[in-house]
Amino acid sequence: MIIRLGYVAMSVELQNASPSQTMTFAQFSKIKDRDAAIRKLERIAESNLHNCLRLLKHNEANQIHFFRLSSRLIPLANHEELLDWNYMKPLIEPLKELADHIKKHPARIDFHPDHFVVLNSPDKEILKNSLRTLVMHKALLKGMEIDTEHRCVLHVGGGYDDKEKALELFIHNWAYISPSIQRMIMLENDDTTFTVKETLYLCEKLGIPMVFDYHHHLANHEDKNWQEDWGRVVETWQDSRLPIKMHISSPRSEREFRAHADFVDVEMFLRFLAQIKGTVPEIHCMIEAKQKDAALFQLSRDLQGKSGIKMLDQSSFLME
DNA sequence: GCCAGTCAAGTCCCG
DNA sequence: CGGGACTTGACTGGC
Repeated sequence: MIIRLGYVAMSVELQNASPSQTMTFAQFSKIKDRDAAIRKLERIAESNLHNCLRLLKHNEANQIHFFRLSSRLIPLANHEELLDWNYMKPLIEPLKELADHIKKHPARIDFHPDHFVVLNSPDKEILKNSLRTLVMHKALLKGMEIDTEHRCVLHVGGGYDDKEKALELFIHNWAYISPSIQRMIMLENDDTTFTVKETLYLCEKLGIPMVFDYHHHLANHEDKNWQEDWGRVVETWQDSRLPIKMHISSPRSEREFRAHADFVDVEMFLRFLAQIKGTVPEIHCMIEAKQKDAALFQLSRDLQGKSGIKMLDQSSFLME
């Protein structure tokens, strides 16, 4: 079984390379010349994409081939007051640069739109805004010439005091979503509302790959035993061209259990791997730790020399 | 230079 | 029903 590690959005090693620089609407509104304000937004977005390229080069140099892009690349994209702004136009060139780099140095690259994207909302406006955000993600992927299939991880959404009804609402809304957007999506169990079993229910019914988050499962489950559902999780990836992926992180402390720790506990990770050994040929593990790429390097070092683990490169291992 | 507060977006919890 | 917490990183304003 091949294990590949990835990390999220930004580097703690690379200086001044934020892909999430921003401008708030309040700041935007303070600038009297609206065109000048929009040009400023565009410069920020271009700088964010430029930093993405630097991050991909950094990843390449360090043999990391799995990465989640920031979902805050374009400040105020999809804001109500800026719907007339064609934010993609000045980004064609920088996106092409990214496309060229990715073509030369293939890597699994995806997104995790943040929790304002809620597909099971009973409010039509919220659903509409969510879909607009997903359309933006699709345009970014297209610009980078990345196959859009299974590139956006989402949570199920709100519980609305009745989780069963909330799940049915997801199915109801799903029918209004275009097939190309549907195919971009993966669903993840969350740490407060929807458990592995509930997320699986949707994934199986709608043909969506499920991203298993082990930390979330420990924080939120009706049945702690995840092993009996693991086969079902694997099955949701049957029709995907991509290997199964999961999220891995450690609790910051017993008291702040849901918060993410700086690094990943290697012993916990190994215990997990031992239990899924042989169930899939390859698994991609997204490390969600405060120390970002430094946490990946740390885990990579910690894995070296463990029995049954063979290092293939900085971020890839073979488990025998 | 440091620290607290603010920010597009949504949901949940409390009073 | 209204307001604050939650959450994340970036950035601003006050000292």
